[in-house]
Amino acid sequence: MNTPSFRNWQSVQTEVLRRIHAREWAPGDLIPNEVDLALEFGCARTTVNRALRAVAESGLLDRRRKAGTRVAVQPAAKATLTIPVIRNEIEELGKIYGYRRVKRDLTVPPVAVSQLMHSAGRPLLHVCALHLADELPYAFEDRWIDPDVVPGALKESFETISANEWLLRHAPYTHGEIVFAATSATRDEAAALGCPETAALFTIDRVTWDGDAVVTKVRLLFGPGHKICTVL
Amino acid sequence: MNTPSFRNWQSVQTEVLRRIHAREWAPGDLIPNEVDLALEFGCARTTVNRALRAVAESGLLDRRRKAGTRVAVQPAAKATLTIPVIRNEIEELGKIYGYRRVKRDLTVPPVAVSQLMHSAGRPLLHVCALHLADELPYAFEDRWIDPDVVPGALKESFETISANEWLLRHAPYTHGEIVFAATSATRDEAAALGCPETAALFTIDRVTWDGDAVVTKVRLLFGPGHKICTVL
DNA sequence: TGCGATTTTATGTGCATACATATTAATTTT
DNA sequence: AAAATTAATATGTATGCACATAAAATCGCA
Repeated sequence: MNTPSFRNWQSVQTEVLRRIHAREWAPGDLIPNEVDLALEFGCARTTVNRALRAVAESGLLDRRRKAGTRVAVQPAAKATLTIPVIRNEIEELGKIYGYRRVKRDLTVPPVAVSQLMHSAGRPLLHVCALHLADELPYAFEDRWIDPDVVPGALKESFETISANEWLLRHAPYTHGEIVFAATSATRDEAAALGCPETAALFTIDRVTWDGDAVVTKVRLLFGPGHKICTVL
Repeated sequence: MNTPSFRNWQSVQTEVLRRIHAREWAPGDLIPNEVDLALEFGCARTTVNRALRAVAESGLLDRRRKAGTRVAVQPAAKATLTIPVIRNEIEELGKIYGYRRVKRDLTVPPVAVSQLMHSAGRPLLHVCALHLADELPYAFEDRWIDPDVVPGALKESFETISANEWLLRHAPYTHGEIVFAATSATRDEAAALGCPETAALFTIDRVTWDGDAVVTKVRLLFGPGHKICTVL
């Protein structure tokens, strides 16, 4: 009945998680070191290491060299959100994706945007569009693109392909930033999304960089009722 | 000038990311296999594997046995949100954390809750509280706890310690679910948070399970202007 | 006693090797 | 020609070993 033999890192991970959840290893506890665990589980230290690393990545364990591994006291839940391209998001709901370009201008942006994108007085490409699910408004996209950083964008009308998808395919980038928030719909936004004014909208603000240069800044406004789910 | 020598997996990862971002390996492209890359980078296959695995986890690479590794066409951005305990969140902002319990009842919950928590007619512990940052309302917590699953909760008044923290320390759980959304403040919520009625509130709904049993269900309402940030 | 230098220790990582597994490609059989 | 079998191949992972690194614990000396 002994030696259940944990031969692969997944089963070690499962056992470690079990012990944590069952409070056999309580929050704050120092757990045995890798060598001892390897001995107990009957596998190599590498295998234990792999498992513990995985659990630590999920935030349930704190590991420090020499100090050892302990169960996190307040495991700041790490939720991994996958933010798909809107088309995919809609199609995965089993709905028909629709796209309508609302605006495409080369204009000098408001100060907040020009400051963020380091465009001092220079005109940027402003593209607004509506994403539809089964003909109904799903999300409103308000985007600024720097033509100096993405020259090809000037040749594109964005009438049939969303800037969302076009940029993914054509604009290199190095990193980005995402901000989630809730905002009240302005009159224009309410009109575009077909919802009452001051409705609570879920918004995603995203800035994408290529080195020092800001490639694009986009605000996505989702209609009332929109949810983003994830498991722990 | 050759052989920049990539001796550790992080530097291999950096180089791989560079190639992807620079479009040397374009979206959809099949990249060289691990053995070849190891040869090129002058390191062991294990090292390349570790690097590619890490990049694949971030969603930028698709890997399949025998089929090889290719650059993701539409890299559904994976944003890892760390949702800290509210106290920590506030203290990390450099503000003073405050806590005020608003309610603690053992009552039969509304249908939606009783259904979710499988409590058919049975009373559950209902705890409402306000989290303050520098004396100002920061978030409103509306929580239901199943006393059959967490017996200890009945003895706790939650007057000085938030259910948030108490449960983390005392209630084992196996998994959970998080939903983000934007909702309009009801009159009560607006009053509690000190914001105008129908203000857009960022909400986090969380359900925590221990095996089949629902441990707790909580709704967190954040005041206007609340943001959740993450990098890509 | 106080404090800097040294040792100890647990994790972090690299490497060579072997084998496992999934999947495609090729080959043989029907 | 279609189906079933077999081979080839890229990734997945286990193992033993060595050494790196961070940080705690200890020692030594003033």
